[in-house]
Amino acid sequence: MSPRKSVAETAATRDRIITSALALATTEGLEGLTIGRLAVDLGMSKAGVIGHFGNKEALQLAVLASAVDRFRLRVPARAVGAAPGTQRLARAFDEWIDYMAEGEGHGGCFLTSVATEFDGRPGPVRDAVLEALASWSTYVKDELRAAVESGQLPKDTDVDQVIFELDGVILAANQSIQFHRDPRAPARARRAIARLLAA
Amino acid sequence: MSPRKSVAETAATRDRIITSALALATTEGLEGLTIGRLAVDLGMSKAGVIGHFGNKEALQLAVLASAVDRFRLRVPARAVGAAPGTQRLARAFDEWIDYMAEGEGHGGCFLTSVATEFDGRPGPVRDAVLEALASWSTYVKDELRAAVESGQLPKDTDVDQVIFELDGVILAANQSIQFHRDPRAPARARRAIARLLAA
DNA sequence: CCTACCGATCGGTAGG
DNA sequence: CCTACCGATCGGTAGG
Repeated sequence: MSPRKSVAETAATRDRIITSALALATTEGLEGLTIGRLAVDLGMSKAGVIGHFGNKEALQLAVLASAVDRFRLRVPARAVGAAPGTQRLARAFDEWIDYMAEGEGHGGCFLTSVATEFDGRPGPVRDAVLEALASWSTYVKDELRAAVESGQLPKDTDVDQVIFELDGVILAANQSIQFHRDPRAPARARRAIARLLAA
Repeated sequence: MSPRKSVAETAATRDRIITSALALATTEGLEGLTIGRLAVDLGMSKAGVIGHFGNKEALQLAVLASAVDRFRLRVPARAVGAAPGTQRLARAFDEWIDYMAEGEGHGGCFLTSVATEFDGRPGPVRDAVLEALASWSTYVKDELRAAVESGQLPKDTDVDQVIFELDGVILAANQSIQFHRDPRAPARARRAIARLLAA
């Protein structure tokens, strides 16, 4: 009377699907991701794949949530040891740049791609991207405020302007790495970040 | 014995198709663009639409070429009157920011989207995007060099670094406008550009 | 987790 | 520029 698969096995399969889907969505986009292609890649039936999620949109949301989790574990989590303010931010951006340079289609770049892909498509996926980006902005804003309060940055710093420009550097790094495959991109990004975080 | 359509009428139809395709590709992506949907939007048959181009990839390339043309007519062409160097660049970026802020899915933003969409898909479309971006970079580089030579910018200016950061500002503006619909984005972008072009 | 199937749509062609 | 059609694939469901 035991079930065909244990709870742990089911969760492992779900993880395998998400990992494969994330890789596929990195090249094809989250909308270009298809259940049939995913099933072939995994050696499963379409019904077996989609059964874990219900429908394509739920799968998209699960892939996105997984990418956000990986990003948080890789970037902000590694910066917790640094002192609040500019040091913690410098560390976080450094980690992000490493993360982008390292793999082909890991988390951070993926979020950027999905933001572009869904900027004209209202719905739950767009909302989830918006929430992830807002969460990152809040993180940066809190650290910038701490930097201003502790005197690391001038009192009259336009925090939102700095966030805007930091964001631009990340987007430029992403494009340089993903599209142009320019090996000098990480160094350029680090230089720009350093200047924005200098007093 | 006269043909069913004159050469001029055929060209006009082709233009209508491209305009409609550009609008569709702005929300759906250049790959998400479908001949069937386009035919419905235009009140034509699928064969009537695709007959003008041959196949979908040729249509994608035509849409891209059209977007690049519009961009050139709108941005660099309007800056020719300004003095070479920082003034011309300031004017060009100003026009670009206006262009982004103005419409929903006009040229400049479109190029950025397509660059993201095709960063993992080698082929003629990616090559065409690469060429368009390279052409813009060359334009900026020439003006920056002129600015350095004429003393508008310091002799030790790292021109490629400035290009990288200018690119970041445009990408941040694009994301702020297209995704976040933030009305403060143009002002933020102009401020960042002004700082990068100041001696 | 599978097989077998559904209606809809895909890109594209033949022929006029 | 149209009608009529092709094989392939889409997301998803029924039933086990």
